[in-house]
Amino acid sequence: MAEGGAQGGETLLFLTDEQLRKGIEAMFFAYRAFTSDPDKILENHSYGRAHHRALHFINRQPGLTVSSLLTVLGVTKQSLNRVLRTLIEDGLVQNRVGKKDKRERHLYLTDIGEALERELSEAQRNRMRDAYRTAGPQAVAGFRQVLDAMMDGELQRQFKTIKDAP
Amino acid sequence: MAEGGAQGGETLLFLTDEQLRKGIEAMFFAYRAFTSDPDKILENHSYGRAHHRALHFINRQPGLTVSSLLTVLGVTKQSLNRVLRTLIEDGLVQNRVGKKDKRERHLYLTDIGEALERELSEAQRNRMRDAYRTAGPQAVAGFRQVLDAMMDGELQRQFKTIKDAP
DNA sequence: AGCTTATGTCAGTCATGTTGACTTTCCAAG
DNA sequence: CTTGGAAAGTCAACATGACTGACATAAGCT
Repeated sequence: MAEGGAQGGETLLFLTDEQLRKGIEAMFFAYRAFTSDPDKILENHSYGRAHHRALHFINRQPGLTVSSLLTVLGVTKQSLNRVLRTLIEDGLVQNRVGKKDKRERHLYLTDIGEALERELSEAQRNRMRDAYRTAGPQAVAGFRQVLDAMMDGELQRQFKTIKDAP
Repeated sequence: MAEGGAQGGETLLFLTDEQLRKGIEAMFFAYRAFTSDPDKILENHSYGRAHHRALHFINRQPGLTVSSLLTVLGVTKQSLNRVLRTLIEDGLVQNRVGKKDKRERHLYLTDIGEALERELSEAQRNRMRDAYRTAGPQAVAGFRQVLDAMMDGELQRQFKTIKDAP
């Protein structure tokens, strides 16, 4: 530690308002960049970001129910339904009646659904990979730690469910 | 280094598709949490996220011109204008004619504009501070490195302008 | 049989983005 | 000094993706 001053064992300069504001701006700009590549692709298919999100989570958890997807996405069923309906009509998503509980609908990607999901996520992973490679493994670990800490308890629980999904 | 295998000096396990997908999801959930606190406050004032963004950047760079703000926000002038008009009408933002170039309008926050900006950014900074504190300075450095690397060249330049602003 | 849950739908509203066209004001170069 | 272009503002129309509220159907549960 090269700092003097009244702090404890570690310097707390990373907690100044100025540093926090810079972090806030970095989140804004990075998130915009992060969504820009899929957005370009989606335009060609006349879909929106909402479709991407649905495809993403159905791909992550094939067979998840509509209500689970609602919870994960944090939107109303009316909002999701519009998106889901077009995806099903266009044959990207399949809707199977639950075996145990026949009220439930389990969602799966079809082959063309998977193809689009792959195209979208590939663009996004490419950017993420470049960023990870540039920053290095140590930085990536920190990145993940901060993001995890940024979600409140509710979100962390949801996220964990997905992380641990089969 | 404890790893064997065919990688170079460092293990590349942090670049697997699975790790990248987890990073993508973390960005999604963290960003949603990140915007949730200001969003709640904005509801009470019948403003939206777009108003928050305008207030934020005007606060960061008092006197910036409309076209600079347009560039930073990356939206059309028609879209910004609707937001800016209400903010000016409501007396949160002031619009001064440029001294050198009278075509330009320089934007400033009024006292009540500053008050709202402070309220919004305080909520956001609180979350960011908690996350930073939880994760620690090392992690924060990594977080910033990854975010910076995630923006493309265009964005990094814009961001730098703001970082270096007086 | 009756209550609840899961899903789906219709209708209306709102916030925020877009494009295109046009005006006013003003700077700057010919 | 005129003219072309830049900065700002506005009107109109439209798309997306949120929201609320109301309602319908099917199926599970008590």
